[in-house]
Amino acid sequence: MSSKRNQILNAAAKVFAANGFHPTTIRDVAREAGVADGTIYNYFDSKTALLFAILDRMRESAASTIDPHELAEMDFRGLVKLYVQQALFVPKADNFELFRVVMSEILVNKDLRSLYHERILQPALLQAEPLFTQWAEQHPGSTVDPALAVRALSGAVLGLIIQHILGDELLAARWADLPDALADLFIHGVGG
Amino acid sequence: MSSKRNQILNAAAKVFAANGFHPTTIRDVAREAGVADGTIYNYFDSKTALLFAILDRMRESAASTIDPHELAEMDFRGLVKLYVQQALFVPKADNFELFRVVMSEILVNKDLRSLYHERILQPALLQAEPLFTQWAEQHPGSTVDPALAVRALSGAVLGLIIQHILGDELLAARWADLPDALADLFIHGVGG
Amino acid sequence: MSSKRNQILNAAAKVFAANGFHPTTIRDVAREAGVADGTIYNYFDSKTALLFAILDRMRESAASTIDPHELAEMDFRGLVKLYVQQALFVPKADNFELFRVVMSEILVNKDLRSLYHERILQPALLQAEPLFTQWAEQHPGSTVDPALAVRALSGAVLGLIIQHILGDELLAARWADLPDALADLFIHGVGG
Amino acid sequence: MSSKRNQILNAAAKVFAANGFHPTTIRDVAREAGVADGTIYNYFDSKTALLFAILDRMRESAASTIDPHELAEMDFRGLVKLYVQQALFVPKADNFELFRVVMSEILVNKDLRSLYHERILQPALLQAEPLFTQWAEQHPGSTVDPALAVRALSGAVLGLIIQHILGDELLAARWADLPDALADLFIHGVGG
DNA sequence: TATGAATGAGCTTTCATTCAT
DNA sequence: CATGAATGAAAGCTCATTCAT
Repeated sequence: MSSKRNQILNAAAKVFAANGFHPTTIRDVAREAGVADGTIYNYFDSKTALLFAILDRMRESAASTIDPHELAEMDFRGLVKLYVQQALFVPKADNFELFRVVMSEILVNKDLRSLYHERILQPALLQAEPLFTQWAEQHPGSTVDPALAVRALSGAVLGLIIQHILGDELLAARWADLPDALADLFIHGVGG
Repeated sequence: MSSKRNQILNAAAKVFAANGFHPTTIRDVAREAGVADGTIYNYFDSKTALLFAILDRMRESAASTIDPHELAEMDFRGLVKLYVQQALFVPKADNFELFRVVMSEILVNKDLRSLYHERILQPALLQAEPLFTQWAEQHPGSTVDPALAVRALSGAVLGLIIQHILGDELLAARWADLPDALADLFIHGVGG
Repeated sequence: MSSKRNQILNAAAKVFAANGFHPTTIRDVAREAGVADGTIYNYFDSKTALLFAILDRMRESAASTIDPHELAEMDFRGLVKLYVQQALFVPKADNFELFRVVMSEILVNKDLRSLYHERILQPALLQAEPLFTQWAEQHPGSTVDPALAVRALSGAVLGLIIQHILGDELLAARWADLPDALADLFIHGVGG
Repeated sequence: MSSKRNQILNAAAKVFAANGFHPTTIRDVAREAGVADGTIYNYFDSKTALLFAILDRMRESAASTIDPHELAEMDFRGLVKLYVQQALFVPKADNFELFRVVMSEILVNKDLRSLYHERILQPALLQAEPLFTQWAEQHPGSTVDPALAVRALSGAVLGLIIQHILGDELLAARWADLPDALADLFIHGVGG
């Protein structure tokens, strides 16, 4: 059944988030899931496959959270803010613990990296880029290449999450202000 | 002698960058350094201590690259661009391989994380913040909190590096354009 | 199953007795037991735990060798002789090899020492002391404190075993005479 | 110089007694002695050689403590008591710590065992045996073989020390009573 | 399908000993 | 003689994975 697969996946996400990927043993996952060690291998090829599946589930949840209806009626600033909001608050659910662990492995595992890039990051960029191009066309004053602008925005979001993880207390305190601040900054700059 | 310490550290940086931290064995480091396994422990307490030392050397090189004379004569845009340039190109020396491996461990090792935050990130933010505050005072139109603005900028830089590592080909192709693009974007926004 | 645990324990006792505790590797034990190295750790926490288990088995066998029925019908000399006999001949089964190795570790390992004292020596003393006290009350001429007398007797037995281990050839030749000789000596002294 | 040899030997005895033989490293000994690691090997062939030398020094001190003049004027009981006293109190100087560690190694190291037997135990037995034989001839009622009697006595002393080491609190409390008690017990028995 | 005992490769670290200085 | 850096073999233990039941 798929329910047991999910049961195992939930357990894996929980213990990976709590203890990290490498320190966590298959036995830890099995205990948490309430199954035997061997059972895990009936649903997943390897310990790493668990991580792939977790990443895949992240993709699904990331994709599904945005309601197409709302999007259509939003202005550019609203879209930027919404994107920032989604990106900053969805992985915050467990205080970035799972994100932290998964990102650590992504940086070091080539296949995981490809998966993340092709399935999550790239699609997000491709989806957003037309909006920026369109915006650029409507604002001829802007000299910044839309392709770089999108990446700067997604990079800022990613980098802010990492800085939060690293322990920046000001970010922790002001997290809720970021969507607006980032949207303003991105559209108007600091001025000058 | 300190030369042997450096010899070991260089070897460690090389093989860590090539194979990752965990997959690399002490024997790999020793072979690369041309010393016996045990010799490494005459200079470092543990395998992890090697990583700490590598991070510390990163800190030193990061701190030493900026010339105070140049800084004094620069305008705000020049400073922003210089910062971006430094941050984007210094770790690019080995195509981010070492940065990638170290960052992976940082995300997962609390002590390493603290070291990075306290010795590298925090000092950089504290150094830059006054410039942004001063700039904000001179440009009353700006509504963005300087503290968040600095973090957005450093976050963008960090996030762009990671997106590059993840395999974004457009970033790889346009890397040289980023300092100017980011400086413009940061100061003027995409317009609107 | 508990049979595999015993299989490992027997193997450990054998190779420890033959080669000593420290010189014996886990691999030696595993080979002798016909299992993989890791299997040992499914049954015992550590190499030292093997020694604890061996000592515990000694305790069991020491406790079980005495038949309560016989005891009730014996006179004091018979009891003393029986005790001496048990103590001198039970560990002689493998020519004191295992006793030698275990005692060596006992002297140096605090936990093992406590275990031996609390589970083997102390109980034996507590069991014997009443007999000596009773005997002392029936023989008012005796000036020796029963508590010291028991310890002198058990000490003599222990010391004789060690002297045998050390290589005293006369003891080796006359081992069979000891129970009687010691019983006589203990009750009547050398005379005077 | 022989003074440095002694300096090293004292250091070794101290740290061996404190930490045990195997847990103690050559570096520990060197630090305690205030010399370099390598220096130790100018005076001793190996770590084990240190233990041999320590045992040899024990032999010297054991042999030198008895004053021949006193001996000649003593009666049998006095001699027995003196022997017990010497044997029980000389190694108590450091609460048996060194004795404990050395005895542990003796049990496990064949050469050390031979040395102890041939140089310490055997000579003591050979020295004492004539006295017992003579005593036996003067007391025809005694049925105990003098050779076994000496060994029972030395065994009792050895065994009592070990029982003390094992943690017998009654022995610790009554240690001072042992010479008299043991002498009485040995000569008269518990009565009957 | 579920189990969990068995596997055994693999790794970090220690430390007695050597020897060039 | 003294030094102490260098050596490198050696070993306990872990854990992902397998497979007979």
